[in-house]
Amino acid sequence: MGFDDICSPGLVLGLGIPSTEDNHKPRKPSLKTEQSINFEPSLTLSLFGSEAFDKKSDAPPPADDLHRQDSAASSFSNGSVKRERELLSEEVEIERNSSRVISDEDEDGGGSNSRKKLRLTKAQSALLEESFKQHSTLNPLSISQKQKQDLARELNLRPRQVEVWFQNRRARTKLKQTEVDCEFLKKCCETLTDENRRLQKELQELKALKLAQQPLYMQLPAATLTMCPSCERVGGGGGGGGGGVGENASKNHPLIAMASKPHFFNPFTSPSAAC
DNA sequence: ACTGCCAGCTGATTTACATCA
DNA sequence: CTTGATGTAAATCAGCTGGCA
Repeated sequence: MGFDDICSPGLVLGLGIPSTEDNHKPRKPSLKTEQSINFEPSLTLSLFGSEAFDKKSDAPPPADDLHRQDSAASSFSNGSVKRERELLSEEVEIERNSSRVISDEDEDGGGSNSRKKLRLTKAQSALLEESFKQHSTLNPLSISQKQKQDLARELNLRPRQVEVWFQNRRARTKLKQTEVDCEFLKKCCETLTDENRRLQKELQELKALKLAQQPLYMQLPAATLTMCPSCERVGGGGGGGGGGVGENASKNHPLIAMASKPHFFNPFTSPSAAC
């Protein structure tokens, strides 16, 4: 039993890339289909044959829901007072933004250079969100620029700002998803550890039980009972101590050395309730 | 009620890399 | 094979805001 046997439990661990294909060619923008565009960045851990955590197949909710909660909890979170204030200031903001767009286009970030922070209005955010839900990547195959420009026009923003918004949105969605997945993996790890402990204990008990049922002479360690076919004598004895089973014996006779084998526990080869 | 600090959010920039014509 | 254009991810910066002592 090699390391691989222990460590190839049938777990699939993927980060940000759909699990099956294209793992070696993570990005291929121009070949993206609508389908490939729509996947949410994710880190997955699942057992082969298990559909319990197949994010690719039934993934949509987490990232979007997360974001909705996220944005609801951050940008628009603080109750009616804030909302009222936002509503009041929204129109002002729109005017501010649009005038900024015009002046920005004049001199592309130049002038006084006091990097004023643009704040998207609720309406702008909503429209961007809507668009993001449809395709988290502006489709580069055909209408990237057009899409961008249409959106920008609709939002009264510069195309570059739309582009940046999408970039940031993707990055932060991914980050969020990674955090969620990390939590999940931690829980998985804890569960597996617990189960491992439980099974180890069970094994010990079974061993003890088996030992108790054997006649006395059979209760000697297996290695000490190995019989040499040539001299027809039972080998071993005098091992003394846990690790000594093979040591002394094997010095005298090669056959005896292989008698005892460590019992590795592999939580993944047997059905597990962990995940 | 006001103030200063801090953490989190988010728009923007920079850099590196991949892909394609 | 090389090169320029284009698009994206990742890292980072920096302004803004809300919560809290």
